[in-house]
Amino acid sequence: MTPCPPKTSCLTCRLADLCLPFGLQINEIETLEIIIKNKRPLHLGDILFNKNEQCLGLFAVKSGSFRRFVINAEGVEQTLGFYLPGELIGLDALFDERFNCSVDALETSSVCELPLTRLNELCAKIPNLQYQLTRILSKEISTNHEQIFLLSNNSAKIKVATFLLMLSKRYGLLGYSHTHFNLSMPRQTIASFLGLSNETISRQFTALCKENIISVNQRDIQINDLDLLQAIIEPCHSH
Amino acid sequence: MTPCPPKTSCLTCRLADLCLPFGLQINEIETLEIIIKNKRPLHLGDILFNKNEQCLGLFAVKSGSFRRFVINAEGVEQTLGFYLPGELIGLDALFDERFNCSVDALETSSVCELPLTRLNELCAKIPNLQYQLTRILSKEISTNHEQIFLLSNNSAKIKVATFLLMLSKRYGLLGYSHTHFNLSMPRQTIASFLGLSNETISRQFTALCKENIISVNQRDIQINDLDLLQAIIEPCHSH
DNA sequence: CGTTGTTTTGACACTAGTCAATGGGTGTGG
DNA sequence: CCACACCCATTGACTAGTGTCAAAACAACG
Repeated sequence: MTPCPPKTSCLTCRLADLCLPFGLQINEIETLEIIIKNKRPLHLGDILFNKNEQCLGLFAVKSGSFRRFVINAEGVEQTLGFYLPGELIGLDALFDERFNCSVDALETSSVCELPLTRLNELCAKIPNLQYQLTRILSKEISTNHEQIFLLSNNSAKIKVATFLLMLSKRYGLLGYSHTHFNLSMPRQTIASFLGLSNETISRQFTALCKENIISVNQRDIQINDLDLLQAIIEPCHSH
Repeated sequence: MTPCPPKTSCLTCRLADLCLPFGLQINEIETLEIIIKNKRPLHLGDILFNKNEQCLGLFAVKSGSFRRFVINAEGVEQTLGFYLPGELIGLDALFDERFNCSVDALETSSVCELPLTRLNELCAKIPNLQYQLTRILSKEISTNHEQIFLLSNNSAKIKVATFLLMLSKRYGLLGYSHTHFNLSMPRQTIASFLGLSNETISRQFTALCKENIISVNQRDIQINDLDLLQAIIEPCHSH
């Protein structure tokens, strides 16, 4: 069995500026990290929580990646979003303290758990923490609006290009290469996320390769021409 | 010119329980309503704010209805959501105090404005208010997730049925009939919202009429069989 | 080295989009 | 009060883009 990981420290965590501690004083961060519960690492397919479970806390992604999904009446999984390191999971459950979606791990991953009651106590004491939580909630709404825009009215080509650019940007913010990364999910999951079939994802990847815009080797993605990729989504860009 | 409307009172507003005052003590509501600025009523097509404008405050819908949208590089409007009475507009702008979408009125409508600086001051003083704002933010994320689910993977028929059921539910919560209501937007706007063409909306309405599930007369919608409408979306329902 | 799951490719079907014409409702001006 | 114009909604004919199904290629794993 995996031993319980060592106690997390937000002070030394390189994700701190993307996560809840952003904007906090050192002594405030020290108070915050007291309430963080470490969880054993999860592996591919492990469920972090299921839809309709009671929400006892939020989760911050420490490493790896997660997938938000629901299962419909016919047993088909519908992927609704992805979580990368530094992002908070469970924000939609603060309303009634019940999870509205299921979340599982796309690879070996770890999270910090923030128990809700203690987080609420702390927010009352540390205005900066409350402020940062509000900002993160608002940012999540803004990100959702972008996703709604993407799904609303676009061709498969634009959806796939936007998906790649979204990952490029998010990996870039994490300090990784924004032109070379590994997909942590199968085609089927990308397809479900974009409202397409996995065959369409495959065909779009092939088409982008033939135009020399990207190179694909299984889950390994190399973006050869970021500008051309950007140009694909240009006509749908809002102002 | 329309005279400035009389000072709003949250204490007598029948929407208070759907809106920010929910869960507050009477004296807290009295403090809240001091900061509310009334705005002149807006009419069909009037812009509440434009994308990229600085966000100086949130808006609560008092009457009528609004539409969230963006305009793409080709000048085409993309509708992203609707706001009915009791709902808060601008929640996605708390992050960087800049609006990410434009909002206009679908009919003669009015809003209460909540200036951001004064709202923040008040949240710091009234924990219940902060708590309610957090709940509303979380609820908005949850609603967004439902919309993402709807757009992801569904047929025109399911989308249209879901749209009607969504309106039915929201009007019901407002105390109006949930089987008989007027659409405040043209087919084109519904189409854009659902990621369909206006012709498809028309055809789906016609099909539902032929099955006697609804009756449509211009913007007047009568739901004759709520169960059958619900049955249409059943196979895509998540659990 | 065989088994299994994933990805790719091809053939075909079907849903929804586009374009165009028609119909109906509303408002304005003669 | 009627005629006209305009906008919105509906309907039909056709098309294009994706989905579906099936088979083959490929990679990962035990």
